Amino acid sequence: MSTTTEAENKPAESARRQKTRERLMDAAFEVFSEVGIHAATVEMITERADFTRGAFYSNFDTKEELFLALAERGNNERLALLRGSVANIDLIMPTLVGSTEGKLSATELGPIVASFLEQQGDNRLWLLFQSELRLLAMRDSEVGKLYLEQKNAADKEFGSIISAAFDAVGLTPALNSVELANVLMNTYESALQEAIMRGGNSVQEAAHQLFMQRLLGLIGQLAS
Amino acid sequence: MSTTTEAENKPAESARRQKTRERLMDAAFEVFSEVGIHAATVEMITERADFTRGAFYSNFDTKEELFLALAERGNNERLALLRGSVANIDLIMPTLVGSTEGKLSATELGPIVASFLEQQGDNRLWLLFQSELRLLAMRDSEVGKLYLEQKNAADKEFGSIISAAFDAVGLTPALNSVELANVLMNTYESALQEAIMRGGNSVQEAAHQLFMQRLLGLIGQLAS
DNA sequence: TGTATCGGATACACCGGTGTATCGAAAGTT
DNA sequence: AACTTTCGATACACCGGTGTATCCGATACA
Repeated sequence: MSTTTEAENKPAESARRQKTRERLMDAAFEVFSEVGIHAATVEMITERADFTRGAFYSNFDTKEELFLALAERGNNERLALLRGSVANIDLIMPTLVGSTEGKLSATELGPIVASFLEQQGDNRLWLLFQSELRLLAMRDSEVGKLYLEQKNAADKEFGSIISAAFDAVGLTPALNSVELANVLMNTYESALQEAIMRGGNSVQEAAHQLFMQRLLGLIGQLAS
Repeated sequence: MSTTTEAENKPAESARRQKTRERLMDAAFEVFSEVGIHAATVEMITERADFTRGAFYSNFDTKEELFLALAERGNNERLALLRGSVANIDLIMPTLVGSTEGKLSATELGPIVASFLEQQGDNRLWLLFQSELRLLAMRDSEVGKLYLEQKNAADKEFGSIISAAFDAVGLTPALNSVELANVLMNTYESALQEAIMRGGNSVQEAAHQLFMQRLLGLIGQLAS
């Protein structure tokens, strides 16, 4: 009766089913990112996953449900990544910083911050998806609540990482860590946006360039 | 034959037609903002403007065309507003600052910055529309190019205003004005976003609170 | 290996939105 | 005031996407 019992007795959901769900979600993430929730059709999704619409309706009730499931999954992955890096932080930090002993100038902090913000797989698709989600969150208060919770968690996590990084480098940020995280995230997103719009082959690199340029200006000011 | 001739002979476009175009655009702005480009139907728009679909197809070819026309109009209005304030800047500045003589602390700068960012009509609808446009701009390189041009112009305009404001208060920002404008815009938008998601009756005020709170932290760091 | 169940494919009826072709009324012209 | 033109309303044919009802093959289990 209880969910735990059920999860133990049966394989929760036949491995097969779980696999197709996974494939559908992967496909959906791409499609949603590329064309948006509304323009996306169930068929586009199933087609990309090499299924027919039958598979979809067997696994999900509505497109929106799938979208939300995706939002949650994405957030979890993202959080896990951050948590992973916070675990390795003293491993990463010396590597990036290493050579120079003693206090480090703001210049060395840039790459560290960037490395955390750029660690997702395809940032381009991710930003598109995220933007779509945000829009939905602004229009639907239910989704809005969810979004804010997720964002808050992410900001806190990222904030603590960044604080640690500042610390390791001998700088002390003046803003509290969550707001600091916010500012940095915003500048990164805005750089990525611009890079996407400019087009060209390597969006990732272009975004990196833009971001670093702005970041270095900021960092000098964000800490003392 | 030439457009100027045509514009002089006929009233360019019968005043009547122009009026319905205007009404359609006003309605479209609301609808697009509320439900997004894709979810918006031609009928929703015409209905809100008290027309039938006939009117629409007589004035525009596609929904997208209308959307882009709207984007341009919005940007122009916004620029005009900014230009207007830059004209009045020495009129506004003393009013806001007035009382205290000599150098002003960062605290006094907050309301000034805020006043410029909050001068649009309905910021809520505006942000929604803007987000929609941005998304489109990331997906369609044509639109992207246009968007970047507009944004650049706006940033420059806003940047010069802000620089002047910092100046008037006796602070000198360390970032160049365009990047400064960017950071401030981003923080404002992010505050507005959050306020929208939180819901409640007065989104504008909530956004203002959030923004000021973050802004004050920032300003101290953005200038010396 | 035979049988039951599960999961995805296929087929179909339905609906909402689009765009066009036609019409009629109001505004402009002489 | 007749007549012409312009503009928006109405009607219709069409299409794409949805969701459901049914079917069939694969997988699991005895």
